[in-house]
Amino acid sequence: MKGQRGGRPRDSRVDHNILQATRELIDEVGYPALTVDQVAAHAGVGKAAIYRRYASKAEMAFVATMHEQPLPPLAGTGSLHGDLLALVRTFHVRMAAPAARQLAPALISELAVNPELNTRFQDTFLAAEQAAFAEIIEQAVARGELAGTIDPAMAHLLLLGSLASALYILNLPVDDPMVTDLAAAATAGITALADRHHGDPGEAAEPR
Amino acid sequence: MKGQRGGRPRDSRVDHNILQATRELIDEVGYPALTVDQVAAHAGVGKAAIYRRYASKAEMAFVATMHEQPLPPLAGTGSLHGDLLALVRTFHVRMAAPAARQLAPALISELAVNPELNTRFQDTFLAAEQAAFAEIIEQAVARGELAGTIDPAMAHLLLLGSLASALYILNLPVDDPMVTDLAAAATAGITALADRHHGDPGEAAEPR
Amino acid sequence: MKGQRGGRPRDSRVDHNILQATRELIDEVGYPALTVDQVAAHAGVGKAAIYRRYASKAEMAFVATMHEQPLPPLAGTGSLHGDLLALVRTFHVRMAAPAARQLAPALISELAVNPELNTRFQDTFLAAEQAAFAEIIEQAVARGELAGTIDPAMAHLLLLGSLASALYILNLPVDDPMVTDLAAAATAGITALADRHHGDPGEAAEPR
Amino acid sequence: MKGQRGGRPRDSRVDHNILQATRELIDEVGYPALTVDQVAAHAGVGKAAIYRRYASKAEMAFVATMHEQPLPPLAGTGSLHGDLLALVRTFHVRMAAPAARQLAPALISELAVNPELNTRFQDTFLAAEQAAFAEIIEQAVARGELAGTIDPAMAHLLLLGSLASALYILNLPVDDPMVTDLAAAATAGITALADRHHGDPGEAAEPR
DNA sequence: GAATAAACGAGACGGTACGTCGCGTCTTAAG
DNA sequence: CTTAAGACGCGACGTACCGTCTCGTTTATTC
Repeated sequence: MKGQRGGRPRDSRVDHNILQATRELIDEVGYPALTVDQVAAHAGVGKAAIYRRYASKAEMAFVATMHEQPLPPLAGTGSLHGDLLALVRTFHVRMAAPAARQLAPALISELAVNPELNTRFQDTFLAAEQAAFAEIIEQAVARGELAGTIDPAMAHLLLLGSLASALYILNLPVDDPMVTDLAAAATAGITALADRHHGDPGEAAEPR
Repeated sequence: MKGQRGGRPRDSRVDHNILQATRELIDEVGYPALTVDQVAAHAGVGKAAIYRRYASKAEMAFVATMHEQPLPPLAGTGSLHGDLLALVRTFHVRMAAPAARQLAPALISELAVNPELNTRFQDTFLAAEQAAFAEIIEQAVARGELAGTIDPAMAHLLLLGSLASALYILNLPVDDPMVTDLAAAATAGITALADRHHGDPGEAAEPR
Repeated sequence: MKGQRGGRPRDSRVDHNILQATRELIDEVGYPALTVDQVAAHAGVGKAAIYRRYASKAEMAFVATMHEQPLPPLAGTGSLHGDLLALVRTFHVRMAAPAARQLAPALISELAVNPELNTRFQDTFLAAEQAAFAEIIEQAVARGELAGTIDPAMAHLLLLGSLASALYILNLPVDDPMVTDLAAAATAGITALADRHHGDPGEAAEPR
Repeated sequence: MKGQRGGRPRDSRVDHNILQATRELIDEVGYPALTVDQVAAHAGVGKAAIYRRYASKAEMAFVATMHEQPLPPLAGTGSLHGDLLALVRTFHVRMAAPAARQLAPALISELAVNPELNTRFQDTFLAAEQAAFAEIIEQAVARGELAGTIDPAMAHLLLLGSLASALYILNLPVDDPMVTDLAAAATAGITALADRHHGDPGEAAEPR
């Protein structure tokens, strides 16, 4: 390994202080007004210590706010719709928090421009979310609720993609009835796709 | 009127050159690397001429790339699913174009921060899109395909929100089969919500 | 010329404020502790306005403190020694001032590294000083005090080079008796060189 | 002794490597562009090993390039002028070397700011130089060439101060004829001052 | 036609954050 | 206690871009 032969090791207090200061300042002033100098000063840390760890302000903020926030355990309500509703409610609380609403749009523009950060986002945050969908779908298949399986990424997209668009692109207020509707629509959509991929040829899904 | 008492009128060649240069430069270097000075130089125009027309770089880029691109006429395929599929295919072509993929993430972060631009975005671009959904839903209700009506904004969100997330947040490649799946899922979701709001208790076709 | 076709002209108040602020801050904190941000803030000016005018902090300080400070008229005492003594006393006052003692060493290290600045220094400041020596020598020759002429640059070096070394390299205190000695020695040296270049072969200047 | 109570003794190869690397790098990139990290890497040494020996980058460079270069034995030509000429020629070779021309200006600015280094410079390097002048003057007095004695520091200043100014402040090329002139002028100046301090009224060696 | 008034190209302006760099110090593990 | 490696706090640097502001000039409309 490279990091261990000689040399002063990274000080974990510095790691912690940087992330803590980042979180506090995002809460106080919002992401766009966040400056690296501010973070350094508030954390009692030099700017070099920050840039030694993160390639940009955006990566720092991403790690501070989104990375390794463990998902809560799944509800296990016994039905696909119940599971999805519980899941989307959990995410809604998280995604609609003021800090997230400020950070997400900026992060989105950064992901488009910063491949390393995008990879990191895909591999950690997103993968954890999709794993939750995979488990819910698996259970529904086992229960016989779904005729076939379905790509968890598609399920994730149908439910949380719509929610993310509403929150971060359209900047709409999202209340609980709306979340409920999203869960219902996603359940129907997932069911339809599971039927379809199972062999049903009806492209146009014509009734009857 | 304000624009009419004396003075030299705006030069329409300037309008055109600004927008043209903006489009070309976004294609070349992407929105984030776009600078107003660059646009001015490339258009053979002073910066003041730009700021006389647009309040910010983001508004300029928005107008140059998204505004007043008239929606094509609806397909009128005779079924809800057919109409939605035609619509999402049209949008997919537009939204997945390189210029759009570069601009959209930056625009998203700007909308979150710039209320005037957000209002403008909602009132023009978004309203036109939702009107298309309203018409499709209306026709489906008239045909008896839908048990009740449904908020066009929700329909828009289910179909295009998912697509936008895939393209602009997750930066995924999106191919036609995926678009087809999205249309199928949205059709099912819209149908379920229409049933639900009409009074029918069968949420996700739950037994009992 | 380039500076006049179109464009907002440089604001002379900005020029003045920058130089004024530079002078004040050098007096307050000394040159080494001077920062460009300080100057910008104190002058009510953006940093870009400074860097548009000067390539570096050192050039700014040079222009602010040394450039175009007109030489006082020559004394015209009627003798070479008297003229040189008057001249060196004038320079001593100027060169031993605290601001000069702080700036000069830093400027010296900058001149060695910055050819543009060196050229500017040679052509303006130094040339004016040497012109004064040229005139004094010319008058001495006219009076018959000197057997031949002598390069003013050499005369300048003999008198002010020694003084500059004492002040800026050796950091010695220099009092008036010492200045007087320098003038006496320079007078003798100039006289000897004038004899020598006039044809006298006595390399070793052996007495009589 | 302090260096003797237990522990690992200093490695003399480290001393040598540091100074050697410093000299090589100054030759390559010049003093201002020299960094301590560079020296450490090039010498295969930690930065701490450098700062345990020298208080600053400037002191390190000073020791590496100027310190303990023993003066060559004096020429003993039998005349004041001959001795001074031999001396200045020796110094000229040394002072005009590329490494010296690069280091000196930076050292000058450091001496002005760093009293410890200045003291060290005065007590070692400068004192040795002035001792040489003292001996030359003493011999000249003994030979009867000088009417009285003269402060060796003043003699040093007249000859080498001028030379240093030419080389390090004015950045002039200095050739042998110019060195010869400096020696002649210094001889005349020293002679005049010796007369003057001896009681002779002839200020500028007024013609007898 | 002369006067008015706004738009024009050019580019300087204040402000602000960025990311880099170097210094001199400190902290490891190894010897 | 010294070593090599390298992280640390600090703080200045020079760059970049934004959106505004002045110039002197051009171009319609209104008297």
